Amino acid sequence: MGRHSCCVTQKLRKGLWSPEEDEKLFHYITRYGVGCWSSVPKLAGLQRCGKSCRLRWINYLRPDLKRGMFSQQEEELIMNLHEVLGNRWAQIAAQLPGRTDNEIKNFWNSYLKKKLMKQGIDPTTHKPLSELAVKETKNFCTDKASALQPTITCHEPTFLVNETTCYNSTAYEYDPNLSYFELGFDPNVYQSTLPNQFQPSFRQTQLDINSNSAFISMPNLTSFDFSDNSGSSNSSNISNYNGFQMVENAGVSWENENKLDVFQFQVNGMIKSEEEEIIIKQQRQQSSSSWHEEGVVQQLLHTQNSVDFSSYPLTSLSEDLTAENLDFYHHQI
DNA sequence: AACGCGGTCAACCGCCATGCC
DNA sequence: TGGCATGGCGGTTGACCGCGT
Repeated sequence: MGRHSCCVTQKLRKGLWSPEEDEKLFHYITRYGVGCWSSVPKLAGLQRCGKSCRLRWINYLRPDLKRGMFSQQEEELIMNLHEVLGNRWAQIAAQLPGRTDNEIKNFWNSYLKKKLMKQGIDPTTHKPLSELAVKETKNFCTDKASALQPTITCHEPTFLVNETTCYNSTAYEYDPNLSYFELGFDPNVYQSTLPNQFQPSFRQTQLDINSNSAFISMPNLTSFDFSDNSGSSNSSNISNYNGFQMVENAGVSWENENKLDVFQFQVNGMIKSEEEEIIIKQQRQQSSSSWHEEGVVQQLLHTQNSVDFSSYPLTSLSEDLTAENLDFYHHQI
């Protein structure tokens, strides 16, 4: 097997993706889904090969990516899985929702591998290294390198999703006229640390892909349909508090790549049945310590500010997150 | 301030597997 | 059944960045 024909084709762009290209790809995939990757660039108006588009979507654009630092649990899981599976990154990634094989591979090579070597463990066999090897390893791994927890930069898609139509059935729709650049966002550091004048306006919505949650400023809508045409997914509503809405733990499973399935969907104040509520409360009590870490509630983007719920008492989040409380939190910022 | 070095990560390369004709 | 197109995967590369000198 030689190269793919798409790679041989002349005049195709290579290298880093521009925000405009991201917009085009995101727009196309969310609207039409993934059929044949080789036809995607042509239909989406991109001067890229299909393979490049696929990679860009999988590793960067798809909305269910977790991003950010790996948690201790994830780190341990990767270690354990690697011991069993070796460098089968795709299989390892399958056990870590929201993480890509590329991301895990990079994390392994840049951090975990060195950490194991420093501990005198052969990263390939996960067996103790010989004394000589340990000595060599210690010489190889400087204190600086091995003690380093990798700093992971969150590169976010450099465009915004139009809230009125995103998550619309099989696809999102987005407004290509809105971009972080136009809004004053540095796409590399766009998080809520930006000055107020550079925060998005009220009507703009951010897909919070740092977590499995989406917080959506949307004063006019009262419900949200997450279902796709396959009929296999759930449909849910969004709660509405004082002019903004939030979806909690709304994640998107892309197992079939072009299907938009919502998993573990919960909505504050709109839990459908008492039974569900009990189950959810039990789950929260069991995992309250990792609640935030799992990305369930990380960020609320509203008006011109964001709320970090990491300081909010998590176990009582469901009960206490009333409109009044949210109002209170907004007044705090 | 300029330079070099090392680390990180997005993207590419090349191979393999699979499905279709 | 063989050839081709395509998707998937792991290894590798190179641009970029931060830090130290």
